[in-house]
Amino acid sequence: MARKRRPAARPEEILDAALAVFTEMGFAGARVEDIATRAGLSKGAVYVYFDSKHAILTALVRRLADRVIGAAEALVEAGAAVSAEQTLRSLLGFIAVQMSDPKISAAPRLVIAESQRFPEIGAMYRDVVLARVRRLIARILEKGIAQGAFRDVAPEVLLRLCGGPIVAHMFLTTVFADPDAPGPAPDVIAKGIADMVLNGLKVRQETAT
Amino acid sequence: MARKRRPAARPEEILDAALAVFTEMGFAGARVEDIATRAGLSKGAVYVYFDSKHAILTALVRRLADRVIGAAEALVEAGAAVSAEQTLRSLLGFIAVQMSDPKISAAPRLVIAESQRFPEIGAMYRDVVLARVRRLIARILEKGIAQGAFRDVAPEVLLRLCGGPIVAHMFLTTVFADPDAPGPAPDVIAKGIADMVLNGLKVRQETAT
DNA sequence: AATATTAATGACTCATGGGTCATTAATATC
DNA sequence: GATATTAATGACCCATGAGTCATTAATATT
Repeated sequence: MARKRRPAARPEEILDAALAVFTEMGFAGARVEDIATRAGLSKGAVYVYFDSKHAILTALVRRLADRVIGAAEALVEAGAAVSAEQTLRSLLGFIAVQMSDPKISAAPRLVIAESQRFPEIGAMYRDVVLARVRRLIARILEKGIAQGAFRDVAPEVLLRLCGGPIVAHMFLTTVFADPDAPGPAPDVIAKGIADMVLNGLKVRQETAT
Repeated sequence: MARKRRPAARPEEILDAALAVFTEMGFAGARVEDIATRAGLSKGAVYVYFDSKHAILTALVRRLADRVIGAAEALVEAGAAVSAEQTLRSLLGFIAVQMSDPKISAAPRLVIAESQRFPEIGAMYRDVVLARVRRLIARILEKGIAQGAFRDVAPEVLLRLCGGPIVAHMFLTTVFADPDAPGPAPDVIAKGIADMVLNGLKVRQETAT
């Protein structure tokens, strides 16, 4: 076989290939050789760069999550000027749109699937990703309460109320997708969720601040 | 080996054993022999009652989901007399408590984990379980709107807003549980979620119906 | 008691795929 | 151009575990 020597580029290429293969076949269904072939390498070469199949998964999840969370943090940072409500709306919209991309939602899906067998990966996701999400939510909430715009709810509740619907939407459009009944577009859902998170379900006389 | 012949009881026993083993090791990590041993049988006997490892999983998920959904339907049925808000609160509380039991949340977790490789199981869950949840939510919503108590939101949005936080809570207390920082109790979370789903996050002058 | 039926066994087959390593080919160094 | 270094190969090993099936033991039937 023809050989190329480009060590610097390899890890990224392998992770790209791994994302594609994992997304198609799931972690258990993916063969390391599939990943290697897709990356234009032999199986042995993969083991030059990663210790095990799981090390590939871990690195992949880290990379995927880091990108999205980094962007989300920048977005909240940039929202320092505007109202807490507006920041929360943009954040929800951003995450909802991101998570509607199967290439990106693959990360949490893989983590959830594999953490049964390998709890470390669940712990890693919690410490690396969820901790940062918690911080974002807490910051927006504090600001909103300080401004008198938000009720004083527990951050853990708000985390579940904001993250949950997005995760639910992600599952409903990937794992539980019905080819015959396509669901609503992500931005429509994002707006619907944001409206409800902010205004609630009950009918009221509009006398908000 | 000593042998007992009790064909009628076997399938249930195998499913009980399968739940325990799947919960501990995940689907891929579980061996059919583990399940057999736990059920007090040999591996061969399992194949008398189930065609494959996957058939066991499918039957198990069906059974688990059916119980919970059946109870939820009864609860909504019983709530015909009370207000839509009250029915929604009971339903959220019931599901949240149920889903905080790892033996029960194992069903959706397994489905999500395996449907990457075996899309049929995702489709089954959608058609058998989620369809019924959709119907419950739609019924409560219609009633609430008819009574003038609820805003006229899309059922798909309400489904995500009610189901999502519960699912999120379930993941946060199973897959992403932090042994050092135990989360809030399920009923506390359920109430917090219900309050927010109904009232929203924004501060308002209380002038509700 | 003899015979038929079927629940249950457990040793077996066989495909699979993760991981290894001696070898080879491409680059770097002198 | 010779030598050293290391990226990459691919044949190989080996544990694993799903599923099979001839056999055996427990009940049912006569």
